[in-house]
Amino acid sequence: MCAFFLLPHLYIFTKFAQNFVAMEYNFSEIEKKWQNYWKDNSTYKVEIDKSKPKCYVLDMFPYPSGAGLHVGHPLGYIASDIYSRYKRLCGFNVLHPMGYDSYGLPAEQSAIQTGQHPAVTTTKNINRYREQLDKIGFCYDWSREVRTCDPKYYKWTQWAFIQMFNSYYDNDADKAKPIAELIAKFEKNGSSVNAASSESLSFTASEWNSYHEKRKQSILMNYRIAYLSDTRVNFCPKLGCVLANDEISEGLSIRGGYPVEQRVMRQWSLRVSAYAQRLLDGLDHLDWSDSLKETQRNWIGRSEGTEMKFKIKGLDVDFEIFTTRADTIFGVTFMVLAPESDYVEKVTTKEQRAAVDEYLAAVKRRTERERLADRKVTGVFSGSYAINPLTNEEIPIWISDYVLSGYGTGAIMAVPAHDSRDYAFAKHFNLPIIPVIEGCDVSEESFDAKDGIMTNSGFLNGKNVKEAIAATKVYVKEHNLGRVKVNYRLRDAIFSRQRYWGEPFPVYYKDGVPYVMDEKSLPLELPEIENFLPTASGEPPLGHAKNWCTQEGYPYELNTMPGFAGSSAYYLRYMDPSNNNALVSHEANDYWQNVDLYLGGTEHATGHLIYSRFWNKFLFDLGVVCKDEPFQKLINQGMIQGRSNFVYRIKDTNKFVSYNLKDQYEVTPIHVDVNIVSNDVLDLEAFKNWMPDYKNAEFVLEDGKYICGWAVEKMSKSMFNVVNPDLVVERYGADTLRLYEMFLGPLEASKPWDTNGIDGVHRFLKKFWSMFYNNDQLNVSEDNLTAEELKSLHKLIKKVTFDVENFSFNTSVAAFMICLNELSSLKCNKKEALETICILLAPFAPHISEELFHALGHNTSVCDAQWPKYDESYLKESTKKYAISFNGKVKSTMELPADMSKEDVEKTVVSSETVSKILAGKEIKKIIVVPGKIVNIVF
RNA sequence: GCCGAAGUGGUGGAAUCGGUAGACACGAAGGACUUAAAAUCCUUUGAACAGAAAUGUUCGUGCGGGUUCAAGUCCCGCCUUCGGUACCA
Repeated sequence: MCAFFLLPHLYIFTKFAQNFVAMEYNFSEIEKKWQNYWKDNSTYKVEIDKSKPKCYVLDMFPYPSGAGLHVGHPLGYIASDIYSRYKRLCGFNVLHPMGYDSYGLPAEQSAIQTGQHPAVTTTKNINRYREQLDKIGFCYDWSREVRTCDPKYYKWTQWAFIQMFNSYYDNDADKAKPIAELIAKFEKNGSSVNAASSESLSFTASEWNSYHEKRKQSILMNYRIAYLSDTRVNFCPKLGCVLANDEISEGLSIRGGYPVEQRVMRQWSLRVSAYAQRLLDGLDHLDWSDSLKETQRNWIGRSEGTEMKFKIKGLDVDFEIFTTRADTIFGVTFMVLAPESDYVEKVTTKEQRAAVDEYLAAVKRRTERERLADRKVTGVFSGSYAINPLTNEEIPIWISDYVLSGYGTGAIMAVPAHDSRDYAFAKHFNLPIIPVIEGCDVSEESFDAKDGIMTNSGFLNGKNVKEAIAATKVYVKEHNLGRVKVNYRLRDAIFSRQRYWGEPFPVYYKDGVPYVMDEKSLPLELPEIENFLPTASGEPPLGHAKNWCTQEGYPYELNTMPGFAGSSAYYLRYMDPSNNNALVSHEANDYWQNVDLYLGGTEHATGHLIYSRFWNKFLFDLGVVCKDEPFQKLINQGMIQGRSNFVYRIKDTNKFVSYNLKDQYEVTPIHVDVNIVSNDVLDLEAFKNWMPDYKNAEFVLEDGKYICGWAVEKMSKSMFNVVNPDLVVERYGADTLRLYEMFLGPLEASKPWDTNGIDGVHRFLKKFWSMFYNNDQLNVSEDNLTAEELKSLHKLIKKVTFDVENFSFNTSVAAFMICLNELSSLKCNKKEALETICILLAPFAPHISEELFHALGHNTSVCDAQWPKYDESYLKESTKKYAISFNGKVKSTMELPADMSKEDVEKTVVSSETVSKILAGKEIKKIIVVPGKIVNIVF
């Protein structure tokens, strides 16, 4: 009996406790619940729906590295997720896919080191990425996932290559056309075609028709958009492979420290340069930042200039130079050839041979980047002289690595008086400097400016620079000394890699001549091999593959494609990911068109973003896609930098001194794992367990705490400053992570990750939750909103709408906080307001919004609600607070009617007591009234 | 070197069109509640000087100049940091 009486008490107590716990903001339960709900209901699956306008929001897909995601990765994903959810709430049919750029060097390096197959590593990494991404609650339609290493995907990468191989660029039509059309032209008219080519060839129709197959193929190679040619690479003989500039430091490979040299190799290239002008023009219509457009413009580097022929004294060769400053031709005092120039052989005299060879050997050891970055002046005299075509003067020909073979003609006319690099060279080798612009002083430095009046310049004297350039062009043309030419800095893309983990080329060799495979037999799958190193004979890893040849026994290409191959058209594949008959169907492409918003880092500005545009334009020429630009709007999210923490070890001890006391000792700063530091306070026990060395560490504390120092550095394992998003999600929830990443600062700025502020946004979410629940009960009022509440709410709607449209997510989070602060001080728990905020907050914090939206009685997802509209009439202010300033300094404020005229404001202010007090009888010289804002009185 | 971006309190940042610099948040200090802790709530918080206080004065947006009634914002010249620089992705 006794027990029976006691039970109800106990029951009530536990029931109460349970409810109390359940009704607290239990993010982990809520997030799991709604992630499952979205999955079960395919909430984020999207299909073509012609009744709705489309919106395509794309993230740059990640390379799944072994380190997993750190908190920097999701920054852009969260921003694009917010935008996607916002557009959906506004009634758009939103395509928001995700996939993996899964071919690449790290997986291959890891295979070499650990023996684990890159496919295994990659799959493992992808699964890890997916697990991490899923926890953050993104609205990706995963049914559209693509992986660049999947044969079903790279079939279309190979297909595109075949199209490029089978196309040439018609300069008259300004588009790519089938190579068959070019052949027809050759058969009819010979080489007189206006087509993009590696070198200009000359043959008649009958000559063409008489050529053998092999010769014809070699000529066609000169025109194909995907073509084979000799290119210069950084080769490391010891590693047996080509290295990126990044993999080399001071002439040695970073891996192993072996010597690297410049070597010529026969490689596939893509004729991106044919598209240079279109890539430039296309920028005008894109909604990209000016700085990014500027970067691309500089990269493409269009310059209009003159190509001029110089004769060489005593030799029957003349060579061409390119210059944008034809006007300075009378100031030429020497010529410079790039060390790689074909002319070097021809102009080097016997006497200079040894010196030139020595110089060339030294240059071979330096990468292009080192050559450009280095200010040291080096060079060697070739022994020959060129003849200035205008003055007939003899000028020495030098060889120097500040001239690059890849740009222009690989030879320059040096005008030391008016070019700083030529000037440095002339000073160093004591060559003459002749100024050709009136009144300039070249005793200390060159005069590079393009203005002034010409002097020392024969028929150009008295003209200004602009006129002189034009006059020289005319002269050069008339005297057959050269031609006017547009030059681009943009080079063709080298498309071969001597690696395993990449797309195989759909190419086989017959009698040494490359042929592409039949499209129907695609994909050509990457063969299994066991050794990922180059073969003993120096061939790429695919040389190890067994039976790597066609059925007829013709060997396949041993190179594979580079990283950018798979990432150049992936955005098209998302539109129609499982289509086995086309890269993308016309129907899907017609509907989705191109990407409305593309989000990614600036590091892709000149790589991926040029290649993708090129690739898309090529497909546009083929009629495969309907838009000639892939990414209409582009936003670069900033880098998340690491915030490292330091402990200070007293010299020769195992004793660590707190930050503010460290100056009293001789200390060494040591990186400490940021995950055992909270608000810069070190967890002493965790530190002792962190590494065996610190097990017996002693501490000198301040106020009982160990305070760590800090610094902003790159986020990396070696700095112990990597923060994993999973840990943040576990501790605070995905909604807090999302909100905090946005609150951290402007999307486009790079900023350090600092967990210190995360409590603020977490408190905000708890506060929002507590506005719905009072103890264990949902406590929401049905009352109408007051004018003040309406104003606060509509201010929020207006601000968030504006901010999301402008990708200013940090300020929209602040706006939410302001609104909640206002409503809670008004003790507002009215449904009308809370429901609206739920919808506004849903793109930012989808889980809590979904939970509370349902708590308010809805049984459909908040994702399908309608974005609220603000009503300007609630926002009207009857009065305005004017700042009253004197000579620009604000001294007081005044509350005046909002609709008061400028004149009345002036009158009221001038006649006011405060103003006359401050003026103290001084005379007013001028009054400026800015309506609604400020009055400035000048005295 | 070249190209691009950025520098604002102890910290992250706000100021959207040249118009009250420091919104919002963190941290810190003090207080309330609690046996205590956590959580929550309240107050203060750019610096210097003066004042018992209300408050006032001056300085202040990397540095040096300039334009303007008015500059974090525009112009010129520097410094520092970050990204790219063509095979890392």
